[in-house]
Amino acid sequence: MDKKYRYKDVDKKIYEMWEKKKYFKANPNSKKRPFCIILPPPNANANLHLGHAMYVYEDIMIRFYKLRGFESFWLPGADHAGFETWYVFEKHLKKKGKSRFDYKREELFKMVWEFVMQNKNNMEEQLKRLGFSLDWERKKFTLDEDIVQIVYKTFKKLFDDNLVYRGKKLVNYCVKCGTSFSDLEVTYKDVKGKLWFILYKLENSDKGLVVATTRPETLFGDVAVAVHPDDKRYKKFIGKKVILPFINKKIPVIADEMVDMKFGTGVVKITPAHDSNDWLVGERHNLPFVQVIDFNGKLNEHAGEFSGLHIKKARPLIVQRLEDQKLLVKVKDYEHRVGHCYKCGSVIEPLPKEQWFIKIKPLAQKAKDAILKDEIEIYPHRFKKILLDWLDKFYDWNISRQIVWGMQIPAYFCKSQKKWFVSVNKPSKCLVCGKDDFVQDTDTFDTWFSSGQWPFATLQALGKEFFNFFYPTSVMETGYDILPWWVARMIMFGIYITGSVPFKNVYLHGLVRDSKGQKMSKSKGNVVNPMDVIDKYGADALRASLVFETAQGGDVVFSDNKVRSMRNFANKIWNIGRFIYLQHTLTERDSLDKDVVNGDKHIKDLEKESSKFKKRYMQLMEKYKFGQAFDELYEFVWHRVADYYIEQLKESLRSGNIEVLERLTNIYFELLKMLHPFMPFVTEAVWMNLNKSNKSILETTL
RNA sequence: GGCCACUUAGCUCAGUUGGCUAGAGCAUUCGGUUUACAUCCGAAAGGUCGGAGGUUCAAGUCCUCCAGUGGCCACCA
Repeated sequence: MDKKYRYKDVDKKIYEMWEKKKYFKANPNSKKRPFCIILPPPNANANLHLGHAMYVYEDIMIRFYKLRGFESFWLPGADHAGFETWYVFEKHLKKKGKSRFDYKREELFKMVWEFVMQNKNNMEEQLKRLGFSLDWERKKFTLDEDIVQIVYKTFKKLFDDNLVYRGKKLVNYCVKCGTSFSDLEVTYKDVKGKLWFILYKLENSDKGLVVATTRPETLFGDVAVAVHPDDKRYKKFIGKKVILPFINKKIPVIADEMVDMKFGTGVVKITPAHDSNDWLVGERHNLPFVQVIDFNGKLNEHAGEFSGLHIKKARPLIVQRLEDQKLLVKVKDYEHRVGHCYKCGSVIEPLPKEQWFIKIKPLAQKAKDAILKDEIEIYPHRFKKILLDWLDKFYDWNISRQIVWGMQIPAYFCKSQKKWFVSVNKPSKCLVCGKDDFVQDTDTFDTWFSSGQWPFATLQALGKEFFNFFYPTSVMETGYDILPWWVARMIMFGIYITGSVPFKNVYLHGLVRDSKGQKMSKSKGNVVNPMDVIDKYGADALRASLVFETAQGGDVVFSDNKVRSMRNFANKIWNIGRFIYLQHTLTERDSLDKDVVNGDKHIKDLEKESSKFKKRYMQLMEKYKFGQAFDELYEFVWHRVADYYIEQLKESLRSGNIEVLERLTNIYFELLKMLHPFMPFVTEAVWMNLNKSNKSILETTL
């Protein structure tokens, strides 16, 4: 055995050996108890980052339960990541001086497909370098035909059950990205803006009502002004009409309780087409809605002389003209929160658009019931409440996206009857009128609509025996940041389609931060490429550094220093093995009386302490306290076993006490098994060196 | 504004249903060693357990209040 562990020479060979011997290949007909994790499918549009390396927690569980005699199954996959990928792809197009408008839909789709396949292969190789014991023969991609079929079936069922509907509502629209989003994709930011006080004159009068607004450019879409019914200042104006500046349109003064008498002037302009609160007021008062901003962010024909102007340019002009006409009464600095596109950062426009919406409430209720009945355990426990809060806050979910990349929605419009129908397979004739005068919706699904079905979709796609044996899966392990996007939706869809929760446990890991506790981001320049770390210190060191000194679900403090000390630990493990190995090869021994050096006593103490420690380790592992289990393992292996016991036993070993050596070897094997989930390569390497049977550590049990 | 979590040694964390002088690793300082060891080993130092009050024979641990940190959500023209 070498003096040190040469990971660069052996890790790859070890992984290939594991794969060749099919240790990661799950058997759905096994007599063992199942243990299944579905890998959160990484986006197939970029290389892995440290966040992906956090899936090491899944590998720890998969390997641990495998050693415990379970039939472990870790299913790999990749996500087409609809809009995320689309965004990256459009940037690439832009670099080449092209845009999406230069291609036909089919061409675009094909181009993205090729782009994604390349990245997907790359990503899979990287997951292997991390040592992840994924069952590659069972990998799935969200755009695999069988997966798409299952997702389409879900949509059809939702449609038939009246849980999805086509509706024209205000949607979150990003005019730059050219698509609508769900409520979750909008991030609110504090914006320093202005509050403009504008005079709306009464009919045949120079006097009028002053409205306060942050968005003067929407005034063309005003259909009323509202005051509070109890507001004494304005009671007499209710029912009268005021005149919109520029276009001289008469709109009524109405009374509505949503108006806050204390805010601004107590008079609100009502623009149902561009504000969600106003939309509600419009519905209550049966007002028309007038869209004045189009999907390119420009004012349309309702804006009179300003039509065709982008709203950003129009606003100052409009304010100026109001001032000219002495209709601008006052301007006040005002800080408020404005929704922005989570991806490009543009201001999100609420625009009226016909889209597909899922009625969330009935689905969310069942998810809540399941969680309250503890059908799903969540680690750390504090996220249980957060998840329940989320389920309460979900409103109808807009799943239509105006992009090409993704699953085209299997909804068709009958032109003659003006009616929508849904069909899983492309229909040859209209299911409404029987003719062929129909078109498919050009929109695609929100990515989360398909990934929300991932646990049952993958297992169903693999076949009945997989679904029956492994569903519900054992653990869903993912970052806490996608709790509402993904976890909540998987629970809802899982219950809706299969009647059962999709997983029995949820383990949420934290964020990887740098040594100063800062989030890693490109702009801060503190991003670490996991592959570089592996090159430098080995995969085991990287893996261990993401677990060591980390509380359950806590953020990981990542530093070069920590990886280095984990590399040293790997070497320590190796060298204990080397020491034992050398003792076994020792041919000449002194003939010291073993009783003189207390070998028997020390080895007995060590055995006692080891079995006590193993119990402790098991408890921690079963309670999902992986960081702590590893911390204590580190301390025990290094500072108790190596520093203390082996030092005590040295004389006895040198004297030729074979029994002590055998007993020490057995204890070391136990330690290797406990270490293996965390540091699979070095433990396997040393195991193969020491174990004469030449069998993998994966063939043993813990 | 609402909700949640956290606050124990310089750093990262343990501390089980309240019970003997509060623990570990890393970092620090000192000493030793060339050993199985990309060095390693030993020792030391380091905490009024965020603050205040309460329950109790006994509180880092339970309760109340306060402060600070972090997170999530909402939001009003």
